[in-house]
Amino acid sequence: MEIRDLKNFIKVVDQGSFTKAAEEMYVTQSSLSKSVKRLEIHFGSQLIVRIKNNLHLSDIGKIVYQQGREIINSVNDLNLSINQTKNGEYGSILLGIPQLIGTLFFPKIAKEFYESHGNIKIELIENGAKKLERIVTDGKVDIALIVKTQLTKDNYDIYPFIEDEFYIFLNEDHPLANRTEISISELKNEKFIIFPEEFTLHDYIINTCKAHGFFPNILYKSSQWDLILELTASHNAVTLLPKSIYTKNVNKRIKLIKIKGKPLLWSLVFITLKDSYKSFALQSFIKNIDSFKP
Amino acid sequence: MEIRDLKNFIKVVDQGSFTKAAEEMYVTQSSLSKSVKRLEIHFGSQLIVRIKNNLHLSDIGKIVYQQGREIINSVNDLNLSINQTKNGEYGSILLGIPQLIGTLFFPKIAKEFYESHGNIKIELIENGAKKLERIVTDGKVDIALIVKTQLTKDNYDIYPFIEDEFYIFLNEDHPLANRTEISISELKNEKFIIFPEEFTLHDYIINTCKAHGFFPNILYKSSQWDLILELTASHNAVTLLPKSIYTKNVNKRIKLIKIKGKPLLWSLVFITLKDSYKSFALQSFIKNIDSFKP
DNA sequence: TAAAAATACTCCATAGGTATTTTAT
DNA sequence: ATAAAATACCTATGGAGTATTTTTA
Repeated sequence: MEIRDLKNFIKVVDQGSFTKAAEEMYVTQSSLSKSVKRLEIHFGSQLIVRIKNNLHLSDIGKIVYQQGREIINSVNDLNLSINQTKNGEYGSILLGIPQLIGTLFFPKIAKEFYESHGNIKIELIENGAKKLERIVTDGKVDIALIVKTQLTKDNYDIYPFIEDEFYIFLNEDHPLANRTEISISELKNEKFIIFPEEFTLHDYIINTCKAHGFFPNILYKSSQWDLILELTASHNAVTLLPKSIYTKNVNKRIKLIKIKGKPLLWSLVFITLKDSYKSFALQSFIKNIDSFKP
Repeated sequence: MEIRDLKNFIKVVDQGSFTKAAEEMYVTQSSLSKSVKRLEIHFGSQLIVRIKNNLHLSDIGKIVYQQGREIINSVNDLNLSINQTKNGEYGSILLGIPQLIGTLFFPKIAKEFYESHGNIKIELIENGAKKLERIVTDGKVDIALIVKTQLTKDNYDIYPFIEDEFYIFLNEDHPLANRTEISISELKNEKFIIFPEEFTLHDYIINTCKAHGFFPNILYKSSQWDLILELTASHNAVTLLPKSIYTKNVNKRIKLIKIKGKPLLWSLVFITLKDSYKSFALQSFIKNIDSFKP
């Protein structure tokens, strides 16, 4: 059975006339006539009974009309739901974010997106960069925020988010605190506070130091960037962190100083699986990435 | 949108496989593939997402699947309702019956039909023969029980019900009570109890008498056949009534005597408008007319 | 390599349009 | 005579099948 035939039949009944219904449905009267006849054959019974010059419904016709209206309503509801979803009025997104980044940027992302798309639910999945990359590949997460250089494969659609730069963070009492620029190699004898091994930033800092000819002297490891800063301040140590963390920092004794030479870039990007289906909620999210920037 | 496509899509999702679904739907896998694609084009969005080797639903796909199931259920309900109606399990009939006949035969008709078709409602419309014929013609009543000779037109389908004969009813004390046959002309000087003018039987009896050369001496008129019989008994009068009324009579003093010569036939038939649509309930009724006979 | 899904291609059914006929007032 | 519905006829779309290719495990 073709839904269009049902709609046509109902319109004919409502109008009490094939000709009038034909106008409203933008088809010819002939087409409507056949549409109804098709339904009559389909249901194996006359639906419309012509007595005198007006149309009546047969017993079967009454049933088809009444229950047919219900069906058409359901079909309309379906189309409505689809349009709402397409317009970004409803939906949900599985967003993967590393712990560090989550605390830094997710509040803003959530707030901005909620204000424009209040009925799209964002489910947060916090995980390390490697696992995030894997679950994006598996389609278990729709989109993930990740440091671009940490990507191991290239089958992703990449949406740039934040282009940041590592700075040297240290206490205002630190001997190097008045410098405008410090080169990495000058940190050779400093005490470092860094993230634990499971964080990609851990390896990143160590490798950076190695590239400058020394292995950093690590005093403490912490998975909380604010604790890292506190430790840095209280122990007159140093740490390397993205510049944007400074805006969140509440410790007034901390200063940040530019790295001399080639800057260490920290490029945060959203990734989705390349060529994968993107839900309309996800499309809305992607369109709004710019507004999530700090 | 074609309902079949929706059914196919749902089957594919339920089976998690085009090939398996194709077997269950008795179509080729190719056909199912195109069926789903058709829906995807119709709704303007991918419905099924292939990640790894199993099928997932897209956001739109989920909506179409869930609400589509509802639609299919409604369609199935519709088909069920139609089949129940076709099987005579549900329905209603507008039955026209003259007052006199109603009291005589309707109880049996209603009882018999109820026993075999308990969910078909019979709505009774009591009226005179002329009006009954008219509302059958107008389609305001599905079927009517009527005396065949009273029909004025011939555009009816006629279903014979009872072939009865007029007898002379009189008191056992009446001088003619011991006769086996009485000719109409012998009633010339008798007192008659008959139906009032608005009943076709009124004219019928008068015309019969006229045809035998006299105008009947009418003592009383009553619209109740049992009252007619009581009056006939208590006033030593006579009346002409269909023989079958005798079986309903409780007055033991009443006798009925055959009419000499050509019998006066009383042929009750059901009529429907010729070539009109007959509801399935009506068809069931017509099929069962034989069982309604006394 | 094997199984599943998608696609190319063909055929035929049929939906819808135009024009005409039938029907009813 | 007029208006509405049904039908005859035509065309073109497109649905289903077969066979083949593509994809993925």
